[in-house]
Formats: sequence, C-alpha cells, structure tokens
Amino acid sequence: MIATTSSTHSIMTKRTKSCGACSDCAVRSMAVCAALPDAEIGEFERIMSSQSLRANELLVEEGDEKKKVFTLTSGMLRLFSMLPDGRRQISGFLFPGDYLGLADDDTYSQSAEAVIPSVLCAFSVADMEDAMERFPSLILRLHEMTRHALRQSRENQMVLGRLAPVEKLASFLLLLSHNAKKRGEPDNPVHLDMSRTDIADYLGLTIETVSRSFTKLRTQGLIQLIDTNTVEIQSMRSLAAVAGLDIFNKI
Amino acid sequence: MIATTSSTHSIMTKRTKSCGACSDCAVRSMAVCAALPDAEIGEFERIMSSQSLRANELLVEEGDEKKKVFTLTSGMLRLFSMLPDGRRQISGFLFPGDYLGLADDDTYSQSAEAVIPSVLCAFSVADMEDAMERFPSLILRLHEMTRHALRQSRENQMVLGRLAPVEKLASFLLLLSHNAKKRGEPDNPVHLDMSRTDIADYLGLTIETVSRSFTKLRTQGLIQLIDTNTVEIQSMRSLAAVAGLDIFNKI
DNA sequence: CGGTACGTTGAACAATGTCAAGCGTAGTGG
DNA sequence: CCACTACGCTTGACATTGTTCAACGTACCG
Repeated sequence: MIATTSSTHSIMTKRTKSCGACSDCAVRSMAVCAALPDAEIGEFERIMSSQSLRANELLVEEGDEKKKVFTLTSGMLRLFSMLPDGRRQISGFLFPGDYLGLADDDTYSQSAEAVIPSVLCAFSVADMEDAMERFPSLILRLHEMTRHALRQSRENQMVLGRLAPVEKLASFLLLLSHNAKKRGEPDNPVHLDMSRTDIADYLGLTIETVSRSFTKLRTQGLIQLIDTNTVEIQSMRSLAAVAGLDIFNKI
Repeated sequence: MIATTSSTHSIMTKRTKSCGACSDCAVRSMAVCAALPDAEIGEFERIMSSQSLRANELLVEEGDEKKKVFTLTSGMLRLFSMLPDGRRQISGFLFPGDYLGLADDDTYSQSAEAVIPSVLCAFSVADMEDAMERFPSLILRLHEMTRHALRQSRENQMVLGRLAPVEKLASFLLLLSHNAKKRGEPDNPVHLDMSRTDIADYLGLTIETVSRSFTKLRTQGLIQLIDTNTVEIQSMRSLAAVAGLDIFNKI
C-alpha cells in the first residue's frame, strides 16, 4: 500500500502515440481490432493513444464517467469492486488483447488497476462510437467479446458459490494456464503475476486459505511450487478433476 | 423431482402463435422488441411463436445447440449450471421482458428451467439474425442487454464471494423488490416464487443457512414473513445497510 | 386420512476464517 | 558488505461459521 501510494505520485503517466504500428501489434488478432481489415486499421491508429501504468496504478474507478475505453497490449489488470467496509471482490483479470469497458454504459461499473506494469491502447468513447458507426463489424466484435465476458463471469459464479477452496484454486491455476496457452506462451510452468491477496479476493477466500490450498495441492502431488509465484502443474487432467468442472470443455 | 418428471411427460408443450399482438404486449417496453418502432413490430410478430412451460419444465440445456432464442413474457426462469457431482449454481432468474440467449454463441452455456408456469416468445436464431440485419437497432439493444447482464453477473460475484449469509439474503430480497417495482408491481410485500433450494443455489448457501438467515432477519425486525413465500420488508434502508452494498446505487 | 414434499429448528461436527507468530526474501541504510 | 527493516507468504492454535444429520411441524395431494 505504501509503495502504491508513493509511486502513484512520483512520475506522470506516459501518454504517447509512440506505440508500434497497429499492423504489427502483438495482440491485434485477439483484440477488438481483429474486426478491422488491414486496410482500415490505419483509422484506428489515428484515434488511438498509448498509455502506460506502473504496478498497482489505478486506471479507472467505479462510478467515474466513461470517457475512454482501452485495449490492454501488455501487462495485466485487475477489475474489482469494494464494499464500504473495505471488502474487495476481484471479478476478473485482464490479459493482453482484452478490452476494458465491455460492461459499462456511461460510467464505469468497476475499478481497474494494473497488477504489473502495463501498456494500453486508449480510445475516447466519442472516437470509438464514431468508428463503430463507420465499421459495423466493430460492434459485432464488441458484442461477441461481451458475450464471452458474460459466460466467463457466470462460470465464476459457479466457482465462487459452489467450489471448495482447493477446487477454486485448481480452477484458477487452470484458467491461468489456459490463458497463457491462448496467447502463445508456455502453458505449464504457470507464472502468477498477482499476489495471494489478489487470488483470495478473486476466489472469495482469505490469503491464509489460499496459502493452505496451495500447500494441499502441493502435498497431493498435483502441483509443484518452483518459487512462490511459479507453479508447475504435474497433471492437467488430475488438476481438472479436482477443479470439479472440466475447464477444457468450457471457456 | 418426482412431480417434475411426471409432469414433463404428461402433456405436450403448447406452441402456438395465439399470443396477443406484440403491439399490446405487456413486456414490449422492457424486452428486445423495444428496439423496434411500432411500424416494424409486425415483422417480429411474423417470425415469433409462443411457447408455454409448466413449473420446473426444462427449456434449454447446457451444451445444446442454440437454435432458438426467447423473450420471457410471463412467469420466471432459472438459469443454472451443474457440476458432475450434482452441485448446482443458479446464475440468475429471468423475469418478464428478459431475453434468453444473451451469453451464448452456438450452444447454450447454461440450462434454463421454468420456476413457475411461464410463457415465452420464441424466435429461431436464423430468423433473429435475419431481423438483426434488417434492423440494426436490434443489435444495439441486444448489446445493451448483454452489458446489463454482465454488470449484474459481476455484482453477483461480489455477493457470492464477499457477503455473509444474512447479507446475501438481504441483497436478494432487495433485488426481488427492485425487480417487481421495475415491472410496475408493488415492491413491498415481496413474493418469492422460488423455493429455498433455489435461493440457496443462487446465493451459494445451503437451505438450512437460508432458513436461518430468514429467521435472523425476522428476529432483527428487518422483515416479516407473512407466509413462507411472502416477505414484508420493514425498512428498505436498514435492509440495504445489512446487505452491505447499496443496491439502490447500482443495477 | 395417510403420504409426500418442503421448511424450520436443534445438536454435533467439519471447515473456514481469525488471530498471532514465524520465516524468508528483498530492499535500505549504516 | 552486512545488519536491519519491511513485506509477503506460510503455519499453528483457536474461534466462528456453516454444514451435516436428524427430528419435527405444516401444507398440499391423492
């Protein structure tokens, strides 16, 4: 917390147009922009600006007017809400290619923070709406992404409401592994960019229970903790069996 | 369960076009159809067919090919998933005007059953896609409804992950009350159409804990149980305070 | 008038959360 | 370079909470 606060004030957030051309963007095929043919991608480049975040830096806050939307190009964000008394629920993590602003109309319904240093493409809502009018395929793409987010959120409801702690953690590790694979990274030694507190607030547990669940999975030979933040999954199948739901059939 | 099974076989599900004209449909203003001007609503009436369900009758099953989409005109549905071992999570209840199929691409990602006798407008996906091409406002309306469902699902994650049982129940009662009001019904004596088991599977609890939470709210003078399925809320504000999140500020 | 399903309640038990201490690592300053 | 501090993670002991199991009451249905 102290680190967060101090870093928030020390340096201005970078906002430049210096990011590499959209045409050779690493997340092009996964992001909204996949809806635009190469010929039109220049349009997007024109209205886009790049934005960097330091770890734990706040990007948008619940209740704020939605003036911008974003595509994450590198790093990781957490989407969360808080109760008046400080309890926090992380509803999901955003990975490169993910879009920030899918659920919101005029105001952000949740806050978003960088988990690790991150870079985003930013678009003003006005520009984006303009682009959607000219390229209807953008609307379809956004709608598709929203449907996907809705399916994921509902699957999360199952995880939160009906899985035991060890099952929750197993499903979380499989999710991370699956996500890494989807982005062309190695899917097995899974790297945890987020803290135990983040994991706890995502899975509806305490950090102690998260820690104990790691130990249980390790004791049962299902995972190996290479270091605190690196998990080697011994057998995807057995871990999936523990997770209760067959992650492979979904997502 | 026995009742469900027997009733499922006894009578054929009605499928007629006999429902009153769309133009004087009770849920017109809340449903997808609100996107169509009066002049075009005839188009919708042409491709629509009516479908009735008895209590506990299954409408669609997780994994089935999505051939039809629906608008609920009366009654109530539950949307749910199940784990291999029988654990169930209800991700939400559908009320008149709600659309079934928001989250799905080609297959239904969840099952849907009638909680009480229900009537729906059914559309074949092909017809609906055709209509969307001719009336782009339909796409925008569906997108808007999907965003709303996503916000609701994420708020549910907070309820499931971070609220205590009594808080969960309080937020649930407020949700029902809010929903009734939205549909022009009295918002205070709240009628529970669903069983304790449904409530438990929605809130991630057991029926016993649900029952005890009802008792606690009653003992604290926050609600009054007129009968098992009718709850009088003594003070919306105090109940909202118990719920932790101010339901009024959201949804 | 039984029988069945549903809801409530109680008591014992198991699981998770809470509180507190300890460990290891990383970063800081002497 | 080393001690010191701070932070995050783990672990243990304990308290709280929810679950399980069982009994009871009630309403509905045959």
